[in-house]
Amino acid sequence: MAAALPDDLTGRARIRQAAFRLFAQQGVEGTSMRRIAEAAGTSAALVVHHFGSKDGLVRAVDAAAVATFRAELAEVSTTQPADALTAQFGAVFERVIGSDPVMRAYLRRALLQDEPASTALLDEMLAVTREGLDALARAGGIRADSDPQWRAYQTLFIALGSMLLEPLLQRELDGHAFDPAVVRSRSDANLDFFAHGLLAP
Amino acid sequence: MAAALPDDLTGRARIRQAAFRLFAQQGVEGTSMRRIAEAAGTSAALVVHHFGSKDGLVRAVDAAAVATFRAELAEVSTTQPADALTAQFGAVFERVIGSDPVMRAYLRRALLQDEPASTALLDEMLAVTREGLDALARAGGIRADSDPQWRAYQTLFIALGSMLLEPLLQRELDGHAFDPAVVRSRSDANLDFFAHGLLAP
DNA sequence: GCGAGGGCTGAACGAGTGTTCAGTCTCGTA
DNA sequence: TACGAGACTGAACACTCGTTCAGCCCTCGC
Repeated sequence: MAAALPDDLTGRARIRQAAFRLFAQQGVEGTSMRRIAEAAGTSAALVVHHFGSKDGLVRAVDAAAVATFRAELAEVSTTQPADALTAQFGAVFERVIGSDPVMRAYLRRALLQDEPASTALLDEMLAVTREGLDALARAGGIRADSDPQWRAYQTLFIALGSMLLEPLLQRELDGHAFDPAVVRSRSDANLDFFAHGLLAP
Repeated sequence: MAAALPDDLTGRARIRQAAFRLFAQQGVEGTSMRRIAEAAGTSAALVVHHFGSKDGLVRAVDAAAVATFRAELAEVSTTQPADALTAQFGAVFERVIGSDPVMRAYLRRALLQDEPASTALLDEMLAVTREGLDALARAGGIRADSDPQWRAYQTLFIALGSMLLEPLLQRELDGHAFDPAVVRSRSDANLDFFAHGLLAP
């Protein structure tokens, strides 16, 4: 999302980028058009000129963010062994969201609100999780007496938890909640939890 | 939180109650003083008269909500067998948050946005979870090779997941995500996941 | 009876909001 | 060279925001 330097971008792209960052930091309602324009080095009137209204800007930023997230997820998924459980769930997801704090903050806010763009994304995540688990179940990799309805949610909660409650984690871990080593340690623990649960046999 | 009828309450209480509901539904920034006053059947000036400012009202509502939630949680916890895993974690929590949609919406916003009032509450939840798990571990109830650092987060993610992602659940379950039977089914599945994980041995 | 005090009000204030508008500048094309 | 399209601007508009203020009403203690 932040590949090109701000100077290289068109006004339209600079505005969308600035809005993405500000929306993630202080929410849509807490960000004014003038503040966005200032951050993008332009005027508020240009924002309207390009996006029609603040609502249009929100939709554009949503769409761009979702597209970026989807692309990142697809890229990491395909560069991993496709049949590994790791590649399908928690670890990959941790790696995707671990790489960009702004994207994490944006997703956290988007998922909380019931916006159309984030709604579709979340539905998609659930569907992918469900399909992966069902395929694994057909291959005999999943306990036969596990609940087919809830296991997808459980997997999703574990995978998304560190993002949804990032403020808590950062507080407890002195801001290192998404350092690579920490992410790896958490992914390992999640896979272990996923495989065996927590209770002694 | 909604025990007394609105007519029975003082203006101050009516305002706090209306603000609690509106903050839960549309967030603090999305709720104006005039809208709160209208819902409470008074004037915006009275809100300032009683709470000093909008920020003062937010603090008062936060404090009242956290106190209510703590009281509910304590009550349910003590009326359950204290040594049962059920009483300590997911099932009790599901029952507490399952009873009040407004409280769920309020907590969801508060927890995800890292507001001061919720910060203490979340830290407390994590501490209680950690203590419970550690006690269980000392009694030999937990797999020795589980990760002591992450198991508390995993438990918390599972317990809070259905509240944090309630919009997703409600969409998938046609608004019945917190019907008693559904809550029971989910709690059972969570306990099973907690005990054995998902993967086949 | 009376004054004090608290609950309560409508009107107004200044600041900030999203949006509109007339107009300038800078291009690529005819 | 002239022209038209699009990027871009500052000023202004109508509106909402949180807050202030002077003053009303009612109840209580003296």
